Amino acid sequence: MTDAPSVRGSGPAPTLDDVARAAGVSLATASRVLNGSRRRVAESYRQRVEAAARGIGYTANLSAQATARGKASVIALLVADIADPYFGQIASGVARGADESGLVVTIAVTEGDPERETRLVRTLRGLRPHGLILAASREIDVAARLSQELDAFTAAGGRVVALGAGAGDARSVVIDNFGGAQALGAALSELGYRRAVVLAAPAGVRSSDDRVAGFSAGFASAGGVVTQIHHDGYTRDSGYRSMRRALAAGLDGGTLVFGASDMAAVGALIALREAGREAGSDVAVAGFGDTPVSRDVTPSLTTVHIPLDEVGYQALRAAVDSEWEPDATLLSLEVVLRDSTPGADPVRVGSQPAGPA
Amino acid sequence: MTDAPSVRGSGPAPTLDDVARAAGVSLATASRVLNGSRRRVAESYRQRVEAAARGIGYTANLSAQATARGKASVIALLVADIADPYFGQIASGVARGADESGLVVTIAVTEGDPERETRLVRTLRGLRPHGLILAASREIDVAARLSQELDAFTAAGGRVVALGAGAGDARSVVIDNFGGAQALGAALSELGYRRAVVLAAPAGVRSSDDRVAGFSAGFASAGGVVTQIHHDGYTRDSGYRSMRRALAAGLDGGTLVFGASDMAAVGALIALREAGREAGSDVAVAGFGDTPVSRDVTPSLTTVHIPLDEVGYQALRAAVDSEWEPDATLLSLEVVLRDSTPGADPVRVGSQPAGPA
DNA sequence: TTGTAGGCGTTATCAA
DNA sequence: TTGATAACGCCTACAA
Repeated sequence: MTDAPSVRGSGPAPTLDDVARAAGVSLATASRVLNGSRRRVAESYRQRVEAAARGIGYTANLSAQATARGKASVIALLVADIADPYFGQIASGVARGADESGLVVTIAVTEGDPERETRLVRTLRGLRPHGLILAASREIDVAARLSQELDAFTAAGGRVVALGAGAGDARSVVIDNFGGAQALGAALSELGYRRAVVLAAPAGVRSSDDRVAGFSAGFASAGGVVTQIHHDGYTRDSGYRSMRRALAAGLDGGTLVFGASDMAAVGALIALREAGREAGSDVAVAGFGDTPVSRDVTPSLTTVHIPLDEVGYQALRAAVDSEWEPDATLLSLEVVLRDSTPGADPVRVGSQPAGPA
Repeated sequence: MTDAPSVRGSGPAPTLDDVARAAGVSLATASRVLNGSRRRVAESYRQRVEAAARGIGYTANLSAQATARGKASVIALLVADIADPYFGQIASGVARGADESGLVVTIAVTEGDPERETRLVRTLRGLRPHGLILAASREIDVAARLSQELDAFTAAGGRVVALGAGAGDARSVVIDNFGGAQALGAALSELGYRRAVVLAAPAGVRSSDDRVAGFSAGFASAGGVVTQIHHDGYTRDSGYRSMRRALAAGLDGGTLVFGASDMAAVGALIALREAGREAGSDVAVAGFGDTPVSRDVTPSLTTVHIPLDEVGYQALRAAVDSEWEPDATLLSLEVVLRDSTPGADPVRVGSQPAGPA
């Protein structure tokens, strides 16, 4: 009776052994009711154990569980920059899914540095996590040394999920940039726009190329035509620069400006305002991404919503589910019509081709 | 020779035992060179072990280390919403500091639900992390059941860091809302503004009260006077509403509008534009927070920069450092002058009272 | 300096 | 159904 665990919250964390002793059962039994799989313990024992656990404030030692099981209840998430809402939203979806599955999320920040990324994967691998979700960059690129680490991880029974495009035998979750842009183009041409200028990232940037191609296709569907394409970047500054060039090249009233990213569209907004052109009436503007700024800007920006939260959630499912359908992971996007492209009341249009209407 | 670990990346993760065998040394020696504290191993052995480890692709099993040591190399971070850039920036600072200290960051999302928060702390406690950083809400409020968990954690040797205000014996990192707002008020009154309208959150919200008081004090320092205070909220909608009320009450040209949050200031901007008042010339506007939107809006917003990344970093330090100076944790803020308050070139002014100038 | 062996908190196998 | 007991992978006195 001397070394019985005392009141809750006094000394070192109580162990399963403490619980077993307090409940007057064996370690094994305590383990079974508290963590073990299916119920195979007499109800009376079960209750005694649960009461004891509650009484002394027992919390399972996850590390010990992990060593014993050979696998930790952890999902490792690699992002380039967690302060960036882009990755933040993804992380949010991952966290939501992880919680559902009783997993804990461990996060590492690569800062866009491949060396660092490799080192971090190495470290995270040490956690023996269930899965490893790579969201380290917006444009996928798996270096050789990194893929070695990843192979080692999968070989050891871990699961790798890559966002954006598959890397080796990794599962992946991708966004339908083409389809989303296509839906946007179609919606706007149906709104009556006939000429468009596109502000894109440099050719070769996969997502940008897809968006440009999708938009062009959709815009053409109802008779629209793209008159200029400027390749510069996804940032506000690049959008600003491209817009200036477009203005210099001559821009008719009623033209639509499509920025392949929201920030580029915001830059265009600024350049237009400086040039004395009225965005939203004289010239229409649309972006891509539906980032928070698209709501805050004046006029509010028509754009394409990317369900980043869902991307994260699906990534987690891909990391956890044993059966997994690759089809479900081409996430469709949604058009969001706002004030910057007048012509109809604000609405949301599905990313499926809008059909005749 | 039959069960020697083969080439890298084939089977289950290699163990320290594998390394020791491959290097022809004892488990203990391998442990010492790979993980153990200070160098006490012969150079030749050290090299053999390191070569072997590299050769078979060994990665320390963090869980096993944690069970053996009784403490995991983990920092647990609790946030309300990781998709919110506010928490994202904090998380970023935490991650940076953690990496410096060889720690891994495990994150949990409370969604602002106290029940959930308590449950998550319980789970995270099971990791036996070095420290637990609570950034679960913007306004601190530690419920009873939660604080019980926290006490248990500290009793077991963990360290709790609360952001915003101390909870029990927890260390804490706080932001100098008063000082930052004071510096802003002083800078703007020195720019020549004489009348100000304040758009604040409801009285009782600590940060808002501090900002209002600080601003009033600073603004008065050079002869400015606050003519109206509207209490509503931190959101854009509340800022919009408050601004409408202020306009209805009558607003002289040359007046300064201080939104106690950037979003409130953005709402004010919109209300002003709708009312045909020219923000940035007829009426000046300032916000608080220096969130990304403050740059993207037109005119760009004068505001007070909150170093959230630094908040996270300091929180990590508080969780890790054994000696710790409470003084260092009142983080000072920085005034950022932009186009919405014309009168000088854009500059940054330190948060220290500006002194005679 | 190196190795042996016991222990960390759990899980899981196998008798009882 | 229960309870000893051997792993799990690593750390660390203690001994050599």
